[in-house]
Amino acid sequence: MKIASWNVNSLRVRQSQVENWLLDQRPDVLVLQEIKMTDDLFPEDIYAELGYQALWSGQKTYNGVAILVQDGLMIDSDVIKAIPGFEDPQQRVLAATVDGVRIVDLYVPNGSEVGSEKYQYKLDWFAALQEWIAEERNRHEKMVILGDFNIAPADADVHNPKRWQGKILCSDLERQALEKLLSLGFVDTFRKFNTEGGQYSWWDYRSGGFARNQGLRIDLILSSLAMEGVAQDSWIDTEPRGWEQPSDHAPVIAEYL
DNA sequence: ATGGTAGCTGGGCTA
Repeated sequence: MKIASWNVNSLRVRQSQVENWLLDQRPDVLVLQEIKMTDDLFPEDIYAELGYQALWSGQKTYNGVAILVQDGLMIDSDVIKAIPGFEDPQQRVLAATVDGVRIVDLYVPNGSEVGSEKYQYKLDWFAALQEWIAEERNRHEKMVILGDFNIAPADADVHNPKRWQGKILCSDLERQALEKLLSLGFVDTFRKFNTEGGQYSWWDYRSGGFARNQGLRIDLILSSLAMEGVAQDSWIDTEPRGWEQPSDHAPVIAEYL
């Protein structure tokens, strides 16, 4: 099973890129973030023609997530579109069980700036996520939580750790929240297969970050221990970041037996 | 250095 995640930063703008990437990579599952469209505009028919079933949870202008699943793979009925019990108008969560694997697509809040209201929202959101995932973990041995986490797990995931120290995406409280989530029994799948630094999934549009590989690894694929046991490889496909009019994120991929 | 770019929208917010 090949599972991937891509923050597309507007599905309308990136539509043809997503189609081309799907045809090239043929993942079993592709989860998207920041589709930035209302539900009625989601191009379900285009994906059906490419052989993918789709689930989506959109909103106007911001956020929005989707899951694409190859035809033939069974999607169970337990689809969840929000963190249970957490009041939130922002569409950042989509969960479904695909072929017996619990898939959780996340667009974690950015947080804007340490100490800001949006930072507190990010921490509150992540605390609610923690509670919910703990319950999900009790129901599902096979789980993959993936998406834009907006947290660089360690300094090895940051091009300039000194400049980013304590800043948003790298602060202690954010990293501790991620560690706590991992302690439920998940591993950072990319790091199981890659130990070198300098490998990133996001590069700021500003100041030519991609050309200089000044990025952060903030798009993650967390595998439950049962899935880690069958993980074969994980990598970041930096090619689409170099395409014309790219998303600021690259797709991340994990392969399982 | 508090900019720089991109997307949505139609001025300002978010990232």
